[in-house]
Amino acid sequence: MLTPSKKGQYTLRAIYELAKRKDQGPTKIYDIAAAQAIPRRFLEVILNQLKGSGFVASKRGFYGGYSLAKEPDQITVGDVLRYLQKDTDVARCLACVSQKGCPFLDQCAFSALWRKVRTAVFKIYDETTMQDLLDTNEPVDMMAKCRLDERALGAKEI
Amino acid sequence: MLTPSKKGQYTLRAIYELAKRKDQGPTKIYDIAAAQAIPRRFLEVILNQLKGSGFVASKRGFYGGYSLAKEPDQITVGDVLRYLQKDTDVARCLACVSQKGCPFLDQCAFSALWRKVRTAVFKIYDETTMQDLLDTNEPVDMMAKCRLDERALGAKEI
DNA sequence: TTATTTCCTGACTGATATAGTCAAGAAGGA
DNA sequence: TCCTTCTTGACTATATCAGTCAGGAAATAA
Repeated sequence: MLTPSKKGQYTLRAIYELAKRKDQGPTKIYDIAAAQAIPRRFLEVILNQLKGSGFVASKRGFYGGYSLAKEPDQITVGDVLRYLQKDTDVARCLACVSQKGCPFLDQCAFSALWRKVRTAVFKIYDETTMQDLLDTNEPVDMMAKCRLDERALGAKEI
Repeated sequence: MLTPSKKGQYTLRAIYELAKRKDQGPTKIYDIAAAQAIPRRFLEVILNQLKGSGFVASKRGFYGGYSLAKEPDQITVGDVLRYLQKDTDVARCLACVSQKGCPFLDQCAFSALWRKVRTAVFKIYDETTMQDLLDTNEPVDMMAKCRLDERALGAKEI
């Protein structure tokens, strides 16, 4: 799981969106979903799983929604991905790319390679904060949003 | 597909095994399968797909089998993985980890990040030749083989 | 020539993980 | 009281991946 699944990417996008709106009070699930092109129902599940993470806070009712619980420069991509992985990592070779039951245990010819890759990838993830993503992307976000709105017109339900 | 699927790993292992036996004439599928703990029937499929790759050569009949068609230091992990990917990469954002149909096209906040990761990973893959794998792993291979043989006793069919 | 051994090929099946949906309820505000 | 929003868990769909099978073709041996 070095490369995030769709769910992982939705999670990152959702947090990114909250970072972008961090001074605007709670954001509704619907709005996050629309802004980041995430299926709304699915996003409900995702945000729910983020409960104990400390990245986000929620509030119910009329003025409810989600908001960021930390400063954007205090959340790295690595933090988020690690949180998502936390339950799925049982009884497997830490180096191996394969999920479980490696017949070579830690002696496989490739284990050093996988370890190297893993390290390199997480180094990048750990060096990237939400603030970094905001900084490098501010100028083009408007364009992205336009294109998104166009698409939203043809969509059934978000 | 930055991290190889099981099939991708089997492929690498098979080539690795051939590299190890490169001076012993053709090796039978069965023997490769046994040595590397790969399901035999599946390995047939895999080796078949390696046909046009130039990594391996095959020969039928009594003294038949597979052999390496290049020197081990002329085959990198990157070469192999790229060969396997060659047909699966249609119409998707080159940077994105997600499979297809990104609504953000090339403007997504994460695209630079994914690109970075992709580059870092393939740098490692491209720097690793089969010879490297042989060199770093020679001493422990015997042990791995022992453990494998133990397991083979309990196996139905290899 | 015949038998045996091996690779060759494509179609088929099954498992598993991922993606996504739904419905009913609880809390907060108007 | 009513409406809006999050909450929760169970449910379903789908796609990819992993693996199997059967029958044929080439190479060698006898």
